[in-house]
Amino acid sequence: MPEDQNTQMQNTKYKFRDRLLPHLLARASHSLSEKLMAVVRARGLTARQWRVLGSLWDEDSMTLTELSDIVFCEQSTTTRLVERLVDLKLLGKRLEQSDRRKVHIYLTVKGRRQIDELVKLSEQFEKETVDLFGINQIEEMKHQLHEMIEHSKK
Amino acid sequence: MPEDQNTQMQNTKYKFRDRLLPHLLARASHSLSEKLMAVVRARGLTARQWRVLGSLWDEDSMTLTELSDIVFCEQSTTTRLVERLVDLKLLGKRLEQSDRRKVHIYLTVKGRRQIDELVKLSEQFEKETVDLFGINQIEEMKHQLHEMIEHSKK
DNA sequence: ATAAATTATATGAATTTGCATGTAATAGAC
DNA sequence: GTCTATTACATGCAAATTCATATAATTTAT
Repeated sequence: MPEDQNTQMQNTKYKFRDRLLPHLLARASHSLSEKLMAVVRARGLTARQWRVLGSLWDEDSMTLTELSDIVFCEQSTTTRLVERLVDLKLLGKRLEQSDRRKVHIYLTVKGRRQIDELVKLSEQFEKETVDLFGINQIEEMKHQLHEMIEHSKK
Repeated sequence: MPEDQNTQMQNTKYKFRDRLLPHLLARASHSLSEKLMAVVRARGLTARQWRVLGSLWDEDSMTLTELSDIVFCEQSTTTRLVERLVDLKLLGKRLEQSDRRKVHIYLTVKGRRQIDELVKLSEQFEKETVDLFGINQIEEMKHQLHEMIEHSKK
């Protein structure tokens, strides 16, 4: 019988913190966004604010609940997060006419101008990653990630 | 000249929020850990507390700074986060003798007992993911993630 | 049509977090 | 050895976040 170090190679290669996918994915996300985040901070925005603003970049509008799902935080947090960005005139609110419970949030012209540079920068960093690992590997990884997300919904 | 929808397939396949790797990785991490997190919460622990405790599972000890790097938060936050867990007797502190600035944090017996079930559960969820996607795909993804992390350090 | 259940958002209060800064221990320059 | 710089951690305080709950609009059941 072979040594433990052989049979358990997969388990002992990395410590707990870097062996489990959730931790590893979070770390990779953090590492890849570090440079951009420095700029985001320098623009006076928090990571979550940027995530909300960026997510609205190519959407007409989103409801608070939809936004909460995207930023991974409590709906009550999103309420106040958005409130702040509306005060700053970066976001606008509009009630849905057919269901007046829903509040639709959208990027204002000012908001769009404000994050234009950040959007371009993030696309640029993305391109660097793609260039480094190759379009095929990245696309395959993205595909797998989407599958993981889809599967977890069940 | 072909239509935009053809030449820009890669760019229009997903919206901004799900096209960029950092967002996508974070979402996948969140999705995969959702079930475990429900249990973590039910045990009265926050995501960060669990991340700290779990990371110490197979380490003798770590310094505050090392822990900060793992939970992706300010060192001052880690100080208080650990402080709380020391109060709960889940963690212990020990000064490094050769350099008395450094505080080494370790899991107490009580702490180890407390998260034993969570560690097993997380390993089980990990196994489910591996079974679903295949060991080869998962190992390749982990390898790529580690490469991304390494490369970002520069 | 009305009452009950559900959905979407808001708010109060306690906790957590981050930023700026402070303090103590060590390392480095001279 | 002394002075300065650096490293590791702690703390004050304002802002952000969460949990529990409230409110309002809509849907469902009867």
